[in-house]
Amino acid sequence: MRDVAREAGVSHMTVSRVFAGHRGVGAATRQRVLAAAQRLGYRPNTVARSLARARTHTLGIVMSRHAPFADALVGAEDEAVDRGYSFLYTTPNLDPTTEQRHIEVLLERRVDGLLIMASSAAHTHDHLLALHSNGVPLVTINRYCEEMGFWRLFYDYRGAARGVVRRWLAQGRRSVAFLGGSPDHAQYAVKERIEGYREALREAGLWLPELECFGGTSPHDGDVLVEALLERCPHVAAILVVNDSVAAGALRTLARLGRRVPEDVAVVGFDNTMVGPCTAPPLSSVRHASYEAGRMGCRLLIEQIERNKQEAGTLYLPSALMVRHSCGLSAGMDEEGVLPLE
Amino acid sequence: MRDVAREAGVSHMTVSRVFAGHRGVGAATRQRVLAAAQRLGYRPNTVARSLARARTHTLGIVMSRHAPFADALVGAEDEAVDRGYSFLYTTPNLDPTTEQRHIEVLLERRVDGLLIMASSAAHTHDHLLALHSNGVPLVTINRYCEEMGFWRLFYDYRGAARGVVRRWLAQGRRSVAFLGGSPDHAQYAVKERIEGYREALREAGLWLPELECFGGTSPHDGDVLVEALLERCPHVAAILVVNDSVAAGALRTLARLGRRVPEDVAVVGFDNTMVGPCTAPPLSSVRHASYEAGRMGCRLLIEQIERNKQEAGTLYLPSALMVRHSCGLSAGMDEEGVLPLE
DNA sequence: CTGAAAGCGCTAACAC
DNA sequence: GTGTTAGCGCTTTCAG
Repeated sequence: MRDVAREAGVSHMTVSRVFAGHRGVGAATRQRVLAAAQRLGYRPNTVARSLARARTHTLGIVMSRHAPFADALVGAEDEAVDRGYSFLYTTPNLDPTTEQRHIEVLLERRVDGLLIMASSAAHTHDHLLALHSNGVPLVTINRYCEEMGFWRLFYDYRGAARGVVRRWLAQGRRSVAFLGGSPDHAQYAVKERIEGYREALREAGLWLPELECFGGTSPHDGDVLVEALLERCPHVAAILVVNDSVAAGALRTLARLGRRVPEDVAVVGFDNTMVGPCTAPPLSSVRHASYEAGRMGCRLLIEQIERNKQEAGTLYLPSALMVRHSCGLSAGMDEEGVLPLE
Repeated sequence: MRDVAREAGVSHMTVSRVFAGHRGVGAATRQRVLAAAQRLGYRPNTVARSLARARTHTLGIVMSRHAPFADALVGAEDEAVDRGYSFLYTTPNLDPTTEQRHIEVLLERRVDGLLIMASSAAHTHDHLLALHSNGVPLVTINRYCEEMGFWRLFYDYRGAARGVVRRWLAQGRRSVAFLGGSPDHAQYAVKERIEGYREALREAGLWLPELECFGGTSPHDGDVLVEALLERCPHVAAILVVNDSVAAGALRTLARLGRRVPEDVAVVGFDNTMVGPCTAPPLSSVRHASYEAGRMGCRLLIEQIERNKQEAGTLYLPSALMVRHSCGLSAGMDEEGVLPLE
């Protein structure tokens, strides 16, 4: 910087002002500085700036090593870049100790805030509370912890499940089953899907234990479970499945057993993965607002950092149904086959 | 830090040495310092350290927004953490201008080196050469550029395709087709797969133009293409498919047309996505060494930074076949169904 | 609109 | 073993 100053015949302060975007530098001077910088191949040193300003314009992003967050990450980055932030990225394994250590590293690097995208597995949250109490700006996405004073965003798994089931019921499919997962599954995401399913059936007075067919989360589990389900409930009219993999297994077995989808039985999966278009018939699936979640989470975090906002709350981001052939639903969807839920 | 020094009754230098892990501090003093730090909730400031040392221990990681790199990212992080590095993460869109701007940001933040995980789409590479000439340590993964003096890692798409086809030929399947993609597809990955396929057929003298059935990359393309293929070559004995999605489409259409897989015709896809276990029959797929690529890329980068190594080269990381039911291959696989290729 | 002085929190180099 | 001094490259504050 001093070199640039000398080259341009000004003091280093003027150079500083030019690169900090401060107005209050003559246009001519500014040009000379820029030219000199260009000639010297000068690149401002963000590290020094961070030290002087005690603000790094860096966000720490902590993400579980779980695929469904890929889009959220992209959303977060888009927002961060727009606002002039970068981020330090880390994917600890899920045990709390590791997570804490990784966060510690981020704090030593003086990130301005933390965006935590958790898998929904069980966690300890005490250290998050501690961070928040210490004034570290913090936003979580899909972290199933209590309201503790920072923003929490969630995918609305429960509302989505409820929405799909309600639509089937409205269509006259009265026998709606749930396939895969289990109410005591470690992933809260799974529990929420089951809860939403139950709510919709109960409010219609149609809930029956034999309609719930719990088990694993793999395609092969889908094969096995759906066969068991058909034995118990031969007239099942629709099946909400815990995820796309299990749904794919169910579909192939339904085909083998001669059931027509969606005429005899409708099927919907979760997470709108690449499996959807691959099945026969193509599988409808619940798509979460992941990109938006990342983007919004990042935005709330930055606002908190910059305006020192203290307010916080909880946001449920609405999911939608990606309609393909398997669900037998189509009323209300847009040209791209997206059907809003709830 | 000065507070800690005062609290412990030593100079700030001693504190510095303790936290820098320098030996040459009395055990007793060290304890006092650590205790004082604990009491004060002191956390070393990496930003200041970076400024003083002119080394940030931060790597810039530039990744295309393409799924197949998720594992590579995890691998890179594992290596980075083991070596005491963090990383600044950025996913530019693919146009060269954006990429350059994102890299510029990383450089202003004084990353010690750059790990570039590219999608295999066409790129301009001039700016990479410029960076390398300016002494920026640099490693690329799947970036299809010339050898220009830095380490390049690649998934061995070509060798994998060749390997699968050779095995089929050895098994007596003489009519082996390729489905999907196209030799002039923007993604070099696609071209390489086709090249490998051709090499294996040509070396056996069995290459025939009608066996190549190019087109898109979606499941529906698979439906259409495989039907066309069967018309042209009713006796095709095996099909290498450009990716899992197209393969899934092909499988469902083969079933509809009454072909038995793998008895009549064997099928293999690429990328070992979650689609594999979902099809009927389950789809065998080529799995790339993505975790290893990330890990190794990161390692080479750090070595270059720390030992200032100048040597560089090109590494092709061997892929493997994840054997499921569709490929009709099993000789040589391990207990987990992994069959090394080449 | 521009410049001079002081300092962000740490480390390197040398002295004790 | 430990302390002293100077400085990393920038910004903030205040003076002109």
